[in-house]
Amino acid sequence: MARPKSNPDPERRRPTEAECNILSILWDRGSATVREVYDDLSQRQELGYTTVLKFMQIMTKKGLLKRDTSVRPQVFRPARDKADVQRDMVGDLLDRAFGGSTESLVLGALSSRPSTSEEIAKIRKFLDEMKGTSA
Amino acid sequence: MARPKSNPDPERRRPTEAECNILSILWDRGSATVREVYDDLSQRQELGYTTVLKFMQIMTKKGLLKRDTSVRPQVFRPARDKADVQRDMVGDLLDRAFGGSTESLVLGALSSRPSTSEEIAKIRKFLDEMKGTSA
DNA sequence: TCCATACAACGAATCTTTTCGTGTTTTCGG
DNA sequence: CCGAAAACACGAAAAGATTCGTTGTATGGA
Repeated sequence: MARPKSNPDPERRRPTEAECNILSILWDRGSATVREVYDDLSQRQELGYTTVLKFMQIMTKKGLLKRDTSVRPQVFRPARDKADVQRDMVGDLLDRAFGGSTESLVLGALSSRPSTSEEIAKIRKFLDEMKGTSA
Repeated sequence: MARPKSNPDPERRRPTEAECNILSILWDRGSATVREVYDDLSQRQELGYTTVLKFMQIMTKKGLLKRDTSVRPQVFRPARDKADVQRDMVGDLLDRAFGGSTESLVLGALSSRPSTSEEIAKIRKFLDEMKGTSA
C-alpha cells in the first residue's frame, strides 16, 4: 500500500507557507536570531517560540537557511537570494496552473489586484528593456 | 499536543499539485469520467485508477469539482472557472512570496522564462487596455 | 559560585497530501 | 438470468507540514 514517494530534488524544493513567512523576515533583515524572528512573526499570528525554532531548524536542514552556531544566540540567514527563490516559485506556479504560459500568468497577476499606474509604468519599462537585450 | 488547526476557509482553499493536474484536464475537456482523466493523466505519470478516483472524490468534497451521479460512469466537471482559480493562486503566491507586490511578481515571471515577442506584445496590449478602464 | 532565565535539541501529536488495496455494486454480453 | 468486467466507496499507510511540551545546556547577575 502506498509506494513511498521518490525524494523530490532538494534543489527544486519550494518553501512552504510557514517557511515563506520566516524567509520574508530574514530577507528583510539580512540575518536574525530565533527570538527576533519570533518577535516579528508573533505580532501577526499566535505561535510559540519553539515552533519558530523548529521551523528554522528544519529549514536549515533543507538548505533554505544557513546558521552561525559560533555565537550564542545563534544567527540565521537565508541561504539563497530572494530573487532566485521567487523565480523558482513563479516557475512552479507557471507549471502547476498556467500550462507554462508566462503570458497567462502575467495577465492573471495584473487582473488579480489593482495596480497603480506607477507599477504599470515600471512593467512597461521592463518590457522595453527586455526587447532590447534578447531577440 | 499540537492544537488542531482551525479549518481554512473552504472558499479560499487552493488546489494542490495533484489536484491541479486533474483540474487542467477538466478545464480542457469541460467534463470527463474518472476513466478519461485517468487515461490522460497516466500517459505522463504512472498512477492507479483508484488513485485518480480518490482524488476526484476528495476534490468534490472540497468543492473543487461537481459531479453528476445520475449517469453511470459518473461525470465530473470543474466547480469554478479556470480564470478564477488562477487568479486566487496568483493572489496566494503574491502574498506568500512577493509581499503583495504585483509588479515584483510580474517582473519575476517575465525573467523566469524566455518570452516570445508575441507574448510581450500581448502583455503590452493588456496594459494599454487596463489603463483605459481603471485609474 | 549558584540559580533563574534564555536558548537549543528532541520527540511527538495532529493534519494534510499522495497513493493504493479491498471489497461492494452496476452493467452487459451470452 | 449470471458471471465477468468496470466502476465506485472505504479505509488506511506513508510522507510532509505544523505545532508544541519537555528536557537539557549555557549565561549573566546577585
